Amino acid sequence: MPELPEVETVARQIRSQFLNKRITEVIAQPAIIFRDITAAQFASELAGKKLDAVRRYGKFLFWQTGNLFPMFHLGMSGIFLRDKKLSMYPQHIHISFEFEDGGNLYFQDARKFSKVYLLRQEPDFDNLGVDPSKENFTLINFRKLLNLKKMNIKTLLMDQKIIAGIGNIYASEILFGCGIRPTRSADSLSSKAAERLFYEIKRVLNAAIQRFGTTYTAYRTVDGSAGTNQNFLKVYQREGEPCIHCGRPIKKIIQNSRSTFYCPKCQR
DNA sequence: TCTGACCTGCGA
DNA sequence: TCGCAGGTCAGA
Repeated sequence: MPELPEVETVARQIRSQFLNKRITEVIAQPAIIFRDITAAQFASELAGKKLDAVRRYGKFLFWQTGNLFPMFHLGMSGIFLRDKKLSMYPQHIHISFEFEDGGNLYFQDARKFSKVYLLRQEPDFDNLGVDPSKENFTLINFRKLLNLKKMNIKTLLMDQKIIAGIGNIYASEILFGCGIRPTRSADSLSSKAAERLFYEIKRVLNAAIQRFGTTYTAYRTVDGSAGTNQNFLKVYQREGEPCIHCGRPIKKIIQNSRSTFYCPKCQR
């Protein structure tokens, strides 16, 4: 599921529905998604703990349960569902959490690209770049960061060590929104273009959060419903369709083995 | 820096 | 049947 708006949506929903509730039972199926811990250990250590906090950094979701910090990266298709019956792929449910009030939360991932950790201390995310929803994502810092990088701007936006949270859909949408061609070198952007990009990152991500994320394939909210941001995408998966501004067909190229969509006239 | 591998499901 | 999909990572 995975970009910042989807993970933020999930964090908010888990927080509103399960915060401060005790986890009475955890059932975890052995799967490659568990990192540095077995499924059985994960389940036994979390049973009986209270969900004290639900937070997000970049694409990582992490909880605080007493002195333990379960952390999840949702990969391409990891989703949390509060009701198993809503699941399209019940065979791929890897973890079941039962809470004291009888509510259930399930973690499911058909493709098994997700990663699940159980940390002994709060994660610091020192290895990740700035999260664009946090206070330290400032225009001054962003300009400095661009000036240092010769890589193309789309690759930079998606590099989690530089900016944490942007993935393939939002990278294309952000660059379209501020009229910057995805192949441009980051250090070639004018001060003004950098400023447009900075504010467009915030605008696109915030709008997507308000719409509960983008459901393109697997992603669902915790209630099992689709997000709605896919109805507002301007370029992603719209190859050949007319640009909403100039009418020219949207172009698709491959960058770093990932699809990029842009308007050749509006984005320079 | 680039490519392939990791997985499964879906649509052309 | 094949190619592609909101992501990462190791290895060339």
